[in-house]
Amino acid sequence: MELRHLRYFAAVAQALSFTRAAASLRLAQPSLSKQIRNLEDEIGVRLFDRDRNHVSLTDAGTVFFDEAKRLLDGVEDAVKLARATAEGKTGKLRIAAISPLTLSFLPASLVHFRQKYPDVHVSIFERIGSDILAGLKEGTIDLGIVFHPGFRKGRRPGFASKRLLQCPVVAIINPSHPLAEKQSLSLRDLKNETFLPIRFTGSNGHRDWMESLARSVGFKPRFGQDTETPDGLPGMVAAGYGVSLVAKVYEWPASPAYLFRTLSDPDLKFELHAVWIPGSTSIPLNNFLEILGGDIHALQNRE
Amino acid sequence: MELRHLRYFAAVAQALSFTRAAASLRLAQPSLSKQIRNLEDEIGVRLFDRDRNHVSLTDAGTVFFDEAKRLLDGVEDAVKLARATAEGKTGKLRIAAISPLTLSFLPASLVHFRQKYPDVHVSIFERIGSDILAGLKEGTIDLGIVFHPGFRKGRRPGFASKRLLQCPVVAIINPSHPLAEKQSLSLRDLKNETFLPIRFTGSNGHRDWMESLARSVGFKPRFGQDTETPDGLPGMVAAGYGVSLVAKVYEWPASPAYLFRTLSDPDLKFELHAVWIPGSTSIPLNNFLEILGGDIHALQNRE
DNA sequence: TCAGCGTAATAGCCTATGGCTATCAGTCTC
DNA sequence: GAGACTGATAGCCATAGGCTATTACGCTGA
Repeated sequence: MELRHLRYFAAVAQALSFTRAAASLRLAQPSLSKQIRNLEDEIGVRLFDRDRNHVSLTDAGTVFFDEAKRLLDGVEDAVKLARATAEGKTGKLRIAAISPLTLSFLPASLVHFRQKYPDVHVSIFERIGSDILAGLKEGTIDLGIVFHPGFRKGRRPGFASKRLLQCPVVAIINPSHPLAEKQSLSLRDLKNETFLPIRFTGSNGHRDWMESLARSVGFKPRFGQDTETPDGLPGMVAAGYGVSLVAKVYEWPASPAYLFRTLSDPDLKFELHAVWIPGSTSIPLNNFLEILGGDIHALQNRE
Repeated sequence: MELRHLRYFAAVAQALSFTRAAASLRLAQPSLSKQIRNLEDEIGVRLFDRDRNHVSLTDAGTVFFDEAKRLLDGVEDAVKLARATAEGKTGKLRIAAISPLTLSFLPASLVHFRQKYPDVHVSIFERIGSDILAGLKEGTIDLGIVFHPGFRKGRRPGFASKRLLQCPVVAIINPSHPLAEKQSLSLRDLKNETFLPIRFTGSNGHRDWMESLARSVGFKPRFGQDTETPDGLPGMVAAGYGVSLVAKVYEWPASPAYLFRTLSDPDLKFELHAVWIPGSTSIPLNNFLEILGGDIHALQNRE
């Protein structure tokens, strides 16, 4: 059996006439009769009652007509779906970020993407850095957002990346703290301080980031109370619980209750990178990267 | 596009190899390659990534594979359904009875039918006699159960019928009623009595039947209170509300509280007929009639 | 490193079959 | 009863689906 049989059958069942159905199919009537007969022979069921001058569906023909219509529609839908998927108009895009906070740099691109590809299902996960790279490799993630890709220096093969953002790191300190007097502040100067992490939606991203920064200049930081929301952080500092580090782009409005000091360490930068597998066949990913490329200039201006 | 394309595509997607898929399809590999290429050209979408030595599905191919499997299964199901319908193993049988009570003669046949054709959906309606005949004509009913088909004498054309049952009519009367003394009771003797109809599930069938019996011997009966269930009737008679008529097969167990008297009118019979359109193409109907034919002897023995 | 196997693609032939025209055999209508 | 419908039948033709032979390229292993 072929779709042709279903198409022809449906046309006859619709028109209840071989002649008219043949005309609508742009087919000669005998060809149609033959195909219908072949179909009936193959499934072993009479689908039409044809008394010399009139055609009607048998019971079996009636149920088969319903099925045939559904199947023919299904074929059309399948083709449409495949085409939409090929154009990236449908499908899925799985983004994993090292911290929900870093997503604050993506909304513009996500909005652009959603406007252009409204039927692509975008899901966002939070993972630690190594899990993101592993997820990319095993194909469970399409795009990762990480602080400093491990391959920055060694250019780890098998990944592609694009720097979304680079900006200085600033410390938030209490104005009454002795360090507030210092003109130039380096990270090592904070070596004996208590660091306050943001624990946004349960993520340890901020804490891990501060720890890796501290380790890069040779000390292991002591951590204090965490805050649930980013906006709680200045208050904690003002209350004297400790200091904290954030990217300069996160700076809160100035206030007498806390101070921002850009750290003087020359190599200390907050960086945000998009990572993916180069040559990935995911069309939504490639479409997203294209949009991201256009948006990056705007992001860079926030440095 | 033809089903062939879907079948071939599914085979390749399954095997992820043109060679093996071709083997499983008992087809030469180049033929398969050509068909897949035709399919891709027609829908305008690359379904496979083939680097020289390995085959994998594209995103579009993956979604199309899902659809293709569903469609191919659907085709099989459609054929099975059509075959089952043609054999009467599925489909529907719509029975309309003049009163729910009359169905008490059908259960045996219905049970036999259900055992043999468990997937046929049997629906039972209640209609007045003329509506049953009209329903049969317009094809909304497959089989009718009526008291005395209007065509009994004239042999109304366009209908076929079979007598399911013929039995005497009995009156239920109160033992203290003067008529209880009479040796032989005819329907006309009850001309001035109050008749108690059963109004089972809201049906007027019993009342209509008594009225037509009375009219056939020349009087218009007066009706009294109705009872909701058949079993309420003897109690009503015992309480002196009136008399009633039932088929002899309905006789309740004997009791000092009420009397059964077979009416002496020679032509007065309770009859139950099955009616249908001869030559109907409904396979379930024909199967049911066949079963009914076998069961009728058992029914006749109840006269 | 290169031979050998295994992959899919290409080229070109052949025939099975889907489609055609011409015709027939009935029905219904006027 | 003539004519205009209907669908079925017969038989021809050409498209295209299938075949074999071959090519082009990777991977594997001695």
